[in-house]
Amino acid sequence: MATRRRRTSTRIEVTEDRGVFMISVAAELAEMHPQTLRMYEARGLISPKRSPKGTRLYSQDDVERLRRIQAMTAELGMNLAGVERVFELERQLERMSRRMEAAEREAERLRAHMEAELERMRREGRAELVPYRPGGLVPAKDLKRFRIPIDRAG
Amino acid sequence: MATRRRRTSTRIEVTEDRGVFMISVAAELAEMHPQTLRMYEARGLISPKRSPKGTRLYSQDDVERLRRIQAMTAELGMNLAGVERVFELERQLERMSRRMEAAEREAERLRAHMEAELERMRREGRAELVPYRPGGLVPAKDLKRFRIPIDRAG
DNA sequence: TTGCTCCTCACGTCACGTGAGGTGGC
DNA sequence: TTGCTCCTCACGTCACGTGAGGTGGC
Repeated sequence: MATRRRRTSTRIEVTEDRGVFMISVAAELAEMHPQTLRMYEARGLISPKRSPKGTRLYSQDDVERLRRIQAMTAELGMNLAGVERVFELERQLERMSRRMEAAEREAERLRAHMEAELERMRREGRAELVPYRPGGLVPAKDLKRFRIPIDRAG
Repeated sequence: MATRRRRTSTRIEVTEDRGVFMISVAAELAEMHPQTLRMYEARGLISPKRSPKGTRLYSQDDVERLRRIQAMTAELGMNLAGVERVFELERQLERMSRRMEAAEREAERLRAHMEAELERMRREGRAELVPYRPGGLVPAKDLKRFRIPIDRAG
């Protein structure tokens, strides 16, 4: 879970994974029957926090998740087994997407270094491959430790 | 659908998307009731070819798809709405995965060119950035048209 | 005729949602 | 006491699978 923060007026700071809603409130926010929320928990689809007395406490993220389940079951007509599987696949997509973004950032950095180095060599009229930091060239042998994807962007 | 080919002994060449099985055979291969196959078609989950007389003809790919549906419904307990959604997400994953592979291949190509060019400059003792093809350097201004992701590969 | 195909209709089963019913602590 | 919480049990509904029943062409 993320730890994004949100300020409500100037008084209270609430992280979105903090349990704040009791079941009746969470159910209303998600437009579900409270009993349905208990059922989803029994199925392992949602895991609200508990107060010391045992009362379920749902977070913003929990409510968001409930709404996503609601969309899949009510609008698409999916059953809970399908919802579970979709959550798994979405995690995969998320992970892959993040890898791709990280790769693109890293590549842009390297590309800039290479460009800078070529520019330097052009200027100096002499090709030296001494380490040059920061922002220097990576020695060719180390380069082999990278796989460098390129994406023609527009 | 792919157009992979398979040779059976030396006589017949069958593409995997060619309709070859009538419904009773396809149903047996997929371990399903024939009526279930008709139902899936009505739901748009599968689209077998038809003979001129109207008889359904299922391909290898169709049977494979039926087996995947069977796994999702029988083993995971998913309903058909969930199966549809999972197919969509898997298409997305597939596409993203292909993009990633293509990007990595393209990057490796560029990396090799850059390395070769650096080597050339080092050897000639002089930095020239004249176009040098094939396998030559991309002029810096054109380079900006690329986004070059890097992935630290083990 | 037999065994397949096509189709539609109907029924049994099961998952899911929800209500009831009884408990306990602010 | 009221209104919430907790829990379990049970019922209604609906999707799905499958069987029946009737047709038609190798």
